[in-house]
Amino acid sequence: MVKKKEDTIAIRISRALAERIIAGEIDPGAKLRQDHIAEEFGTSHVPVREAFRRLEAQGLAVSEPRRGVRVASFDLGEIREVAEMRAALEVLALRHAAPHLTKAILDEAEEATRAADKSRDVRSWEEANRRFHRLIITPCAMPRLLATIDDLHAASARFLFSTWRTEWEATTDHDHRAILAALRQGDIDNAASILARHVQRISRKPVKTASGAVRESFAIVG
Amino acid sequence: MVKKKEDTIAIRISRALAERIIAGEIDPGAKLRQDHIAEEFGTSHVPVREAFRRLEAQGLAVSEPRRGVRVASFDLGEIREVAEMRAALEVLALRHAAPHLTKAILDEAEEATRAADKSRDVRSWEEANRRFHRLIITPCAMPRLLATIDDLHAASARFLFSTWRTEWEATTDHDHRAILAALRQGDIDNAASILARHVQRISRKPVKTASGAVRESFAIVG
DNA sequence: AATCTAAATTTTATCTATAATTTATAAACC
DNA sequence: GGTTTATAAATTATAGATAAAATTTAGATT
Repeated sequence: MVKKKEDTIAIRISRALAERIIAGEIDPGAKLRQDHIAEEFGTSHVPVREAFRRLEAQGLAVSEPRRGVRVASFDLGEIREVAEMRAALEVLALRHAAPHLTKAILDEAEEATRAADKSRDVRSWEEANRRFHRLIITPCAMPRLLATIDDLHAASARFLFSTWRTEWEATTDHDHRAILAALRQGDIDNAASILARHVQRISRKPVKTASGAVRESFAIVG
Repeated sequence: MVKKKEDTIAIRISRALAERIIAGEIDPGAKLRQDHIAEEFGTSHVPVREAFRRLEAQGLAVSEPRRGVRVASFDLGEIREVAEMRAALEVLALRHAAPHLTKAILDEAEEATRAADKSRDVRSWEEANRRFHRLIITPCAMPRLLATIDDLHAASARFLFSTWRTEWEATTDHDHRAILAALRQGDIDNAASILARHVQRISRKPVKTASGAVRESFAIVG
């Protein structure tokens, strides 16, 4: 969380708010009041409004003219949507990245997989998982595609944290290893098809709501 | 071009600028100066800055902190990128939309194809073409996916107008008809694969530059 | 003539103040 | 009691002023 000196206040605020929304510190549907946020950050509300526009673009907030901005809410349908978009776009990125993947990159991706497997909490698992996915697709050198995928990963992380806010059980990620094995053999089709299935894997877990009732919660775990 | 009363000034400005950028009225790389634009629209620069953030999100402008905003420039690589992203995402959308496509929708799409074929200028061809694509995928009911595709269509239109600014020769769109035929037969796989090839068709045309030299210009024509 | 430096100008980013709208509250009415 | 209707409070959106950077211009120096 480096706050570069060159960054504008609006950018810093949007990053800070994005983190909170992803971490689930602000509930879906909650109102974001520009004056309150401005006061908290010790600024005027003008840069706050610009930060809102950035969050909107990432799909983390929704805004209605003159009626304010609220944290984007989500349901199972949107989780599926994000999973399918990720599958389509990450496969596309992987196919372009594959010819440029080096042994060094694949080794680093394997290291990320090990880090994910031994993570004791969701946050570090998510970080390692994202590192894996990013490593194998970045060499595609398609900036617009990568930016879109980044936003989808932010949404995924949000779903994940909302479901596994506290507890997390370590598992061995067989998919990641299978993808790496296929890539090492040069079998791109196989790697792509495992990846597609992998990011569409949606896991469910019973979660207690504030009222004491138990509902099913869902998240992308790939 | 309805300017809804409910819309905020920032939204109106971003729409107006987006149109100009897509139409090629402002050159790629040109600086967008907030005070000048504010003066032109008779406002202060605060809503102009918000409009800039929206354009940035659509990929129509790029901004560097404290150094201003400029119209996004593009090259053949980015055109290919947009084409491939469209192929991946429109196919995904079509697969989800297909079960909900009615005869009425397909008839309307066929009408859009006819309108495209008899268009005498790029603008109306683009409008009809976009209508076709939108009609067959909208029933997927995946708002995030559709929003992303819309931004890609805006980019496509920009490439198109930059190449065929003036002249345009009417052609018969066999792909659209083949897609509709496949959909009417319920052959979704076939429709999807024609669509994927269709939106990746990039056409080239020699274009005279300001200095008198002739360069090749490219655009997505699907 | 080319290049470096310093002042002048332009432009971006932010703040404070104000207008316009929406939301919340309370009184009046059926 | 519940529903309107007015009034007050909070909130969003914009304007105008100011500070901070970047860019340009002009002059000095080599």
